[in-house]
Amino acid sequence: MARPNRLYKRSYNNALDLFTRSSGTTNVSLLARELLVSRTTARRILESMLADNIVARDGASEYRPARNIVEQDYFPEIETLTTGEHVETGFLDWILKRKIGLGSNVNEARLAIELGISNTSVREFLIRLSTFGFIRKEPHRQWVLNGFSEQYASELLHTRRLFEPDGAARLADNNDDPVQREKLLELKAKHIYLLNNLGDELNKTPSLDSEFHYTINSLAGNQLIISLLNAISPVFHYHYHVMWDSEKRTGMALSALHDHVEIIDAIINGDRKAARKRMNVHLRNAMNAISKTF
Amino acid sequence: MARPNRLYKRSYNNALDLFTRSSGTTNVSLLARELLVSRTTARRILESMLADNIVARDGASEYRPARNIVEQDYFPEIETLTTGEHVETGFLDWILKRKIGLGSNVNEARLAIELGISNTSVREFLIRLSTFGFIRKEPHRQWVLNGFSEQYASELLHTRRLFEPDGAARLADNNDDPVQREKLLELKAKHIYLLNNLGDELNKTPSLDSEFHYTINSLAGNQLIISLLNAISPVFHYHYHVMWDSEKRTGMALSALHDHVEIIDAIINGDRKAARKRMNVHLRNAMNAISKTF
DNA sequence: CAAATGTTTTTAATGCCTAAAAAACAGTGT
DNA sequence: ACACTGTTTTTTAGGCATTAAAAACATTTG
Repeated sequence: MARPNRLYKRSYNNALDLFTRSSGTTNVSLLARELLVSRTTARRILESMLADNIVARDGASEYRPARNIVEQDYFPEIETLTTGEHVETGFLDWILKRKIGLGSNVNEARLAIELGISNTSVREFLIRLSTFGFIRKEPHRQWVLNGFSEQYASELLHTRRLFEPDGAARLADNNDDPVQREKLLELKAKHIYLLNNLGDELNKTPSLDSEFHYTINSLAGNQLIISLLNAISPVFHYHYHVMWDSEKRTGMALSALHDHVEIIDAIINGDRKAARKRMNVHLRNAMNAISKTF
Repeated sequence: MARPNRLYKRSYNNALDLFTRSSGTTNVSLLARELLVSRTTARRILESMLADNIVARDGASEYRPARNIVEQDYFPEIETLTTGEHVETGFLDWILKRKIGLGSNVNEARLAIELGISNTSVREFLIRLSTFGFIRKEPHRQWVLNGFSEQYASELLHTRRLFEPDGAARLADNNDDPVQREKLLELKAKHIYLLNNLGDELNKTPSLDSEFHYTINSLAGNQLIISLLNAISPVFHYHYHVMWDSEKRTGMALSALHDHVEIIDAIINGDRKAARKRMNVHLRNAMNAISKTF
């Protein structure tokens, strides 16, 4: 009937994490600041934790952890996703599972029911996807899954090659910035981890790929490219899943991740030339890979 | 309360136009085909026209015009716009009239009330605009008007310079295609007309500008650029109105329109080199003009 | 049998409403 | 003056309901 309290649930889980890590006391305002939510939400969290004996009151307005936190205290993750996140992953699973091919119709209401999300949210999502023609509709007619032509993919990669190598070079020049360095090291660590666990977690490659490019572009201030990549990211995921069989996928993931690590290293070492060049090569590889899928 | 019947009203008006032009008889199916709507809608139109004595029944299912059509028979145009069109123009007027500056908050509900449109529609529109950062929001927080940074504008124009001059050159190579030729001549005629009537119709420049670039890119198959331009078109209109005072505006319009005509001529004459070069210069001019507005 | 109409079913557009969450306001204690 | 809490008001998120319009189906008519 009404709006679900997803933020409350997600923040409740986050608060549990906080209490697990540190055992100091807190109060409503402090918690609100830590969780980046309003006091209204922070108060609800502390009140219900008090009822569940997770925290106890300490004087007038201080709260302290009262018992060990167990798995069951957490809300299930699915209840904490925004509808946006939910519909994005759900939609791709849906078209993949049902093998909805290019050119098929997509029914708003049915999709909403299957994903357990209201039709309004589904609609907003489809509208966003339609900006770039992945899906298209005429007024009063159904949505049609359009895919993404080779021409389109190549234009997109051309554009990226115009900006990203340059961005990487600029970051290399700026390699003494500590914030930037921190972020890049963190990013590199994620890559190393994934490379060591590629067998189990191959399917995390696309999102790490997005994260890599997002980070680079965001540090370099390439706003347009970020918008493009955001708008299109579900489409990439789609291509990744549909078009590539598992064997090729491993190979591509490996080489992409290695490219990323090399680029990060070049930036950290302040080698602008290498950074530019490796990014350029990386995008060219991507271009070749994609053009093979058409 | 419920969904408004805008399509019906628009189609009703279109049907009136049809009857004004030709006085033959028609029937539900034929009218549906002519208006590109379903028979359901066509039938509603003929039924209500019958009630208003605009048409009369001729035998079992033929309808013929029964009286002269007057101005009052038409539905007011505003009732025939889709909410999308309505909100797009309305929103820009709104921020311009109220002089909502960059960085101000935009209130969804209030905007909806002032435009006389439901909040859902307003939200969808804002989401679309936010794809490219014209307006931005954090979850659960207000919308903030972002405008459009210089960096962003320059990235956009860089991208266009990568594709549009090339597209123009390709069209020049293809200058014996009759369909293309036809379209370009039509486009040129519109430019000539506007150049001769710039005093009265200066404000038509932005939409002719859009049309010019849309036509070129569409003939050249530059899908990505078209998507970008579509997504951003309200932003351009905004800039045009806010940033330029009337005097400069005339100068800029003049030079832009002249550029366009030159490009069209080069294409029609099959002069690929000139087409490429002039498009390049045109976009460079645009870049300079825009960077002055920041 | 082709092309229309009439009827029924399905789907989309979009207004509206309610609870969640934020923001504003007002104290209160230190 | 500050940093907190409690309360009230405003705003957003998003589910839902209702009608417009399309599509499917069935029937009639020339």
